[in-house]
Amino acid sequence: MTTAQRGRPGPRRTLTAEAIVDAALRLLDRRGAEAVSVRGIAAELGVAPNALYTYFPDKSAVLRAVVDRLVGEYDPAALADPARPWRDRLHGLALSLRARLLAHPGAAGLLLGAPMDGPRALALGEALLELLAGAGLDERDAARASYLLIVYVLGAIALEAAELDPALPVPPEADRVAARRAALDAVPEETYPRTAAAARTVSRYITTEQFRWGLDRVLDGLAVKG
Amino acid sequence: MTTAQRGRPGPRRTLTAEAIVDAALRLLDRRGAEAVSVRGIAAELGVAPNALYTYFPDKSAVLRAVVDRLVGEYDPAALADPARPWRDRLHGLALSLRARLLAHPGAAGLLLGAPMDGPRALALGEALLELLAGAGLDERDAARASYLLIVYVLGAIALEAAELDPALPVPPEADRVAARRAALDAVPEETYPRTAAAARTVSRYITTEQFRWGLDRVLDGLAVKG
DNA sequence: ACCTGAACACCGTTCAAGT
DNA sequence: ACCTGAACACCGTTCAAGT
Repeated sequence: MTTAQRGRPGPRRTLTAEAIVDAALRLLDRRGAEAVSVRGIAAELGVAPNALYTYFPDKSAVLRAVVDRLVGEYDPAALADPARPWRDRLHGLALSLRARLLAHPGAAGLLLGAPMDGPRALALGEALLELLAGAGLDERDAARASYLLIVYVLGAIALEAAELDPALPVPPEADRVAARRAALDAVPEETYPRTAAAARTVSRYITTEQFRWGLDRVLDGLAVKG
Repeated sequence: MTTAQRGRPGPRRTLTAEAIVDAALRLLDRRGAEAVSVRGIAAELGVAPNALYTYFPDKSAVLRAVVDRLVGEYDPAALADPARPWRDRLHGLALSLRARLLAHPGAAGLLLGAPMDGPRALALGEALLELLAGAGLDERDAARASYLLIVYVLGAIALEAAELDPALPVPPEADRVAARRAALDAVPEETYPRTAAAARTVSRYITTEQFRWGLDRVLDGLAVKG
């Protein structure tokens, strides 16, 4: 599109879709998901609320654009290096996606709320399919495997993000583990003995290590190809 | 709405937490997530909006109770039968959970939005841990495996629900497949060749079969135990 | 084409009051 | 204890108008 607004007097051109997404993400990080209102974004940009409707049809389109922006923030180097084994590259992709999304817990909560059909989400899916094809999977298996991997990675991120306060900076991993263990400790032992026991045994629950472990189980399952 | 205008003047006792969750779920099914307002639920119950605050501290607590109600709707028989192999029982659990949650797409969208700490979610986690222990996993592996399974099952359900119109009855699977394929067909082939190709090869994308396939890959990975 | 002010039809939540 | 009416401080979106 990008209508070249040559020297004409007319409109002001103070906004761009990009700037709106930026402002929404800033608000999301600073004050959490429910602070992200059309009016709040507009105030952040110093414009009237309805100015946004020139660039997006409605609020949910803004939120989808925010998600797409973040989904595009994986490390491309993780995919490109042909010297690395395919499992390593998938690890790199998944871990960089998780790291970048968990840095914005408010946005991570939006991940599975709407279909991801933005350009960056499509590019990610395409890259994933290419990687799996390179790993030797045929078209059908690659499609299935990519869907499974997306489910795992996004599900894990969303589940982790749900436990974070979206208005606070993400606490260090040790604190998150401690919080999780405290929550498990609070579970009544008579009613849920095994759940309560998990507080004692699982020392690294909901962490990078659990994420990697799960990813490896999924990749093992894919290699087996049953 | 059965207003119990019974004799005594005192408190009316026209509501229960249960009735509020019922009303919220009805609204969710009929008109989608964004129609579920405190005022809407109250109107559904024939009561003033602020009456709900006697039973729930805020709106999000009502929504969490709705999610917990649905999470409790798995088939207990799927778990109980000791004659069935453990993989079969896990399949039964996952499939019944998926079927029941996808019947309420509006609610499924709330699944990963908040931590699931309701009593039914705890009971489900406990049942899952028990099942995995029965399958021979030690405490640590059972905890990790249960987390992985929860991520997969809830992630898959949420991702599927995101593509459904929450205000409409869930369409038959064939229609959902057709819609998915049409979406893939619309992807520009020059930019995303492999994604576009998926429209031709994946005939059962996003269906019960894909769900089962993914579940089997995950279970394969767990059996391998890396 | 792009932005504004004003308005419409809503929200969630609080509070004092009635029973 | 339970529910109400009224009010507060918000929403998303639309519309006519100005440039």
